[in-house]
Amino acid sequence: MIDEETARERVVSTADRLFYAHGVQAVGMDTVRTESGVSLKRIYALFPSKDDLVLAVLRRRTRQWDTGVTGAVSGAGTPRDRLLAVFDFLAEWFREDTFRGCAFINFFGELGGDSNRVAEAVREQKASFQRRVAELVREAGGPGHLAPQLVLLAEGAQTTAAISGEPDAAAHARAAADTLIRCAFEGSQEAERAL
Amino acid sequence: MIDEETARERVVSTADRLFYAHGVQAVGMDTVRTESGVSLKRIYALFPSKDDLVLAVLRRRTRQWDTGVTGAVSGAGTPRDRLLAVFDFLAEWFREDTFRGCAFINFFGELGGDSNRVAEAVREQKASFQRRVAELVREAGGPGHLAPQLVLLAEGAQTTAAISGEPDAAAHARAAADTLIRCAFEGSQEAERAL
DNA sequence: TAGAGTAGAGAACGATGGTTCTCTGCGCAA
DNA sequence: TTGCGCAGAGAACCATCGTTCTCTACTCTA
Repeated sequence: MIDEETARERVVSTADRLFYAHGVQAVGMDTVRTESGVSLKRIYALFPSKDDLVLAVLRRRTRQWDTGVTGAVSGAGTPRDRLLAVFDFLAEWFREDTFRGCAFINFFGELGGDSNRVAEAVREQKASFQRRVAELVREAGGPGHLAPQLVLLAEGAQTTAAISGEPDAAAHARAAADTLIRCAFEGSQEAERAL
Repeated sequence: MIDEETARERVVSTADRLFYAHGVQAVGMDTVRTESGVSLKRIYALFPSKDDLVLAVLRRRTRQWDTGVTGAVSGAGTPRDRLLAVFDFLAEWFREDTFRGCAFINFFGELGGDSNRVAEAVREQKASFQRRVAELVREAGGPGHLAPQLVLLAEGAQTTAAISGEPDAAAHARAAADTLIRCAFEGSQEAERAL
């Protein structure tokens, strides 16, 4: 018999793969059971309802996203490169052949209208990413309005890459981000000179 | 007995409202029937399957989007204002209290993994918007790389506004677009001077 | 070895899905 | 008026959903 943590991880990773590929409602719990190899009884002992499983998937994705961004950012040198590294991280992700957009956006569109728990989890993840980018902008000494603009580019790149199927949306977003960053710093330097 | 076109319009507009608010799979055909007042027999005579109804909803949204963009753009003066007008159009849309993101993105996330027809319809709408923006950029004399960047901002604004619930994503997108446009034109003027 | 307890497989259950069918009733031609 | 045809309401149908239950079999202790 397998360990509880192992069973939990198997169920969540299986559910993640299936929900992300086909949508949540298109995947039955029976399929999760078959593909994870964990019995329904065990699954329901770990996750009281499908909704809880969906939330567990979102929590897992949040952790993965955070460590991914951290890794990408930490590899970059200058503060401005650290901002651009976020878009390199996106580019890498978009090239995975299982890529099908941002799971948070997809789940929100499918379930957010009726499930407050899902909507709230998605909102929190997006807000957390926004805070992360704002912090990177602050560290680079950029103006406050830059962060939400860069976030829009990242979000747009995710949906565009998903729908078009072409990963070069990340390159467009990176180029646009580069322009915005450059202009923002010119602007703030001008502001400094004006003082 | 009501006209065929009237019945069709009633069914599609009802399905649009319900699918958009709750997601496609969360809404049964029986609810569409109840809320539209058109019998199931009639609905299935007009739309052979739920999938066809979903496609009809997408076609309707495509028409509305196109006329909306056309209206917004035609009200603006200079070619560069015409580009920015797209973001004013978004701002207006985001303030509607039924706003819940881009239906194409939502439907793609929910159904695009399994339904090629839906995925293709969404892809085509996004490609059409991209062509539209590219044409506006061309008319304004901007460089070719500007259009996909502006599109990313528009897409990002839609999902961000939907998830955060705050319509000011449109303002951020507009400001970023303004910066990108200004930089692009400075760049192309420099290029012209260099000739 | 005997027995208690637990895990797994999957049948069972009630609800609901998309889709079809039946039955009722109304309008209309002869 | 009579019979025909079609529209509408919703019951019916089968599959599948999320969830629970049962039964078998195995493990571990005394």
